[in-house]
Amino acid sequence: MATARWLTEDEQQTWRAFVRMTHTVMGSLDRQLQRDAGLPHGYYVLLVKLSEAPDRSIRMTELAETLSWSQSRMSHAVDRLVKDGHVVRMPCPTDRRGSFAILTDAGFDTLQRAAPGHVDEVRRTMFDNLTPTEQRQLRRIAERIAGAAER
Amino acid sequence: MATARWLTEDEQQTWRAFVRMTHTVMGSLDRQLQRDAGLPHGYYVLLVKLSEAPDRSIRMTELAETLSWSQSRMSHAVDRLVKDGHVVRMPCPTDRRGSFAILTDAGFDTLQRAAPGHVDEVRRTMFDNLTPTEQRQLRRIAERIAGAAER
DNA sequence: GATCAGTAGTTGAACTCTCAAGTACGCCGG
DNA sequence: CCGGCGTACTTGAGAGTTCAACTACTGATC
Repeated sequence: MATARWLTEDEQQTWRAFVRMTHTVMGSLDRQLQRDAGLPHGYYVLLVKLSEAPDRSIRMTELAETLSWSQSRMSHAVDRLVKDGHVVRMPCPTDRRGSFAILTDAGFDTLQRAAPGHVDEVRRTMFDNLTPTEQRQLRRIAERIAGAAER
Repeated sequence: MATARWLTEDEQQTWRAFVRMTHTVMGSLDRQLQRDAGLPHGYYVLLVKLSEAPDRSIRMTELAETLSWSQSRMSHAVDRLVKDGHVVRMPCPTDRRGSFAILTDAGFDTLQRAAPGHVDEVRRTMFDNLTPTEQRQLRRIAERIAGAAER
C-alpha cells in the first residue's frame, strides 16, 4: 500500500464526528436500557427479534445470523437471558444438534416495559436533532454503508 | 410519558440502518486494528491523542475527558498500555494526586505502523461508499447529533 | 494549623464479547 | 454401515468496560 491515501482535513473531521456520534448515541442507549431494564442494547434487540418471530421462537443459528453475532456470543447471551427468565431453550425436534430460543411471558413484559423509554431515548438522541431531509439523507447513507459491508 | 411517541415505519428503518452501519463500521475497524496492531479502536485513539500532545504526555483526567471515558476505564486502559510498553506513567510534580500518561517511542512506532491500515479501513468502510455531497451531509448530521448530546 | 468537602486516580468484582477448542449430531461416499 | 467432513451449538479463558468502593492528596474555612 506504499504511502497510504491519507485523510484530508475534511475527511478527518467527518470521521471524528462520526465516531463521536456513534459513541454518544449508542452510549446513551446502552445506559438507558441498562438502567431501566437491566439489559444491554444488543440483548434488547435480541428480545425484540424473538418477540417478532412466529411462536416467539427462533433457532440459535438463525438468530445469530440475523443479528450478525457469533454462535458463541449468542450462546453466552442466551445463557444470561435464561438465568433472568426472559428466554427458555427448547431442543429442536427434527435436528438433535439444534435448539430454539423462546421468549417467555416475563421476557415479553420486560420488553414492553422497556420499549417506551427506549423509543424516547432514540428520539431524544437522534430524530429530535434531524430535519426530515436530514433523516432521509442519513437513512440513505446508513443503508449504503451497511450494505457495502455485507459483501 | 404516557403512550410514547412511537417510531414511524420510516424512522424505524432509519434507526435500524443506523445501528447496522455503526456495528459494521466499528466492527471492521476494531477487527482490523486488533489484527494488525493488537489494539482495540479506543486504545488506538488514545495513543493518537497522546501523540498529538506536547511532550506526548497528558494528565490522566484530561485524557479521560477528551475521550469521554471514565477515570476507571482510563486507569485500566493505561495499565494495559504500560504492560505493552506503549505508555509510561509519570507522577505530576505540582499535584501529587495526579499523573501523566506519556507515549513511548515503542508506542509511537506501533501507531505509525498501524496508521496506514487503519486509514485504508476507514476509507473502505466509509468514504469509498459516499459521494462528496453525502460526505458533507454525514458530517453535518454527525456533528449535530454528537453536539446535541453534549449538553 | 485542624477540619472537611472535593479532586485524582486506583482497585476489584461483575458482566460482555472474542477466540479457540471441544462435544454431539447430521449427512454423505464407499 | 462406517469413516469422515460439515453443522449446531457449548465451554472456558482472556480482555475490555462499568460500577461502586477506596486511598491519597488539594484547597478552602474557621
